[in-house]
Amino acid sequence: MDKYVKILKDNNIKVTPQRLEVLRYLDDNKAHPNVEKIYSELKKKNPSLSKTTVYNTLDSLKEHGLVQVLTISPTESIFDSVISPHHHFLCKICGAVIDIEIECPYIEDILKGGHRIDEVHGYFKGTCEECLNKKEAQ
Amino acid sequence: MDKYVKILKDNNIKVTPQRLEVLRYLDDNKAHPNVEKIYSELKKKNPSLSKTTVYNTLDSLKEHGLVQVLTISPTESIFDSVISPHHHFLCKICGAVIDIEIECPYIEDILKGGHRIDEVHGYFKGTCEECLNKKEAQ
DNA sequence: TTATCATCTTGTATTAATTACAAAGTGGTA
DNA sequence: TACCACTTTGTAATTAATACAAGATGATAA
Repeated sequence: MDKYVKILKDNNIKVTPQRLEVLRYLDDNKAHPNVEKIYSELKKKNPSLSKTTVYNTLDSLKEHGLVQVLTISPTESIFDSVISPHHHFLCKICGAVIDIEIECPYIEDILKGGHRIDEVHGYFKGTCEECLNKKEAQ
Repeated sequence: MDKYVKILKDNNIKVTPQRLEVLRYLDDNKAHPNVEKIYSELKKKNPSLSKTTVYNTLDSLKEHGLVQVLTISPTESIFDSVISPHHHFLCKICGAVIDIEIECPYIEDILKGGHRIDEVHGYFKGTCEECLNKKEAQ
């Protein structure tokens, strides 16, 4: 059985071509796409694709814990199919979102508190190495 | 000299009644308001206040490091006049944003990396204690 | 104190991400 | 193969945020 068909079936999500394509896209593209990017790329192969379908599919995947939704950008949601705990850096110049491979060491302490924690997000914002170099070159 | 007048002058921000009121509101209200909340509260005393002015003022304060802008909510920016490093919890049921008094221990390591870090955000999302209790009571 | 000018405030219009919704289409099951 | 619930599509509506122009105001210098 196809890898992505299995993922959907294992999560009781009805299998449709659109969902398979979104899942495949996220798995193949770890560069933290936004909805517009996912939509415009998939529309190339399937011109009748609706943006609403992309939103609906991403909602389903999120509800089942198959994608993370990052709120690191103040203007749009960013999607990450890597579920393992890691943090992110946002370059405020070029907009790139870059993985930072660290994990919050306080999770155990916080889980002991009164709130129920479902998501942990570590965001760093600034200027990425590449943009710093470009600025120096000027 | 008034406390808020001094803050603005020290930061080379021209003193206006609107800016003083926004500054005072943020200092008096540590409950992490959004723009709508700040605007609607201040409009009570100053009915001619424009939302654009609130946006402009918050931008100035942010540029001068006098407020933090939190992107913990997927739909809107949240403002925090407490600049000291601390993290935040978002209740996905009631929308409350609650301070978590811990500080990222990795900052030194990350600052040694190639990117320039200007902001550090630690966000936890889930269900707050109060909403958990309400759910149990049902 | 007053004139001046740059800056600020206001209100409206616009942009852009997201959500709502209804009609047509499709996947899974009996 | 027929059925039904769910999905997809396209359009309309919502909402946060931004752009912009005209009028108002704060700081400075004469």
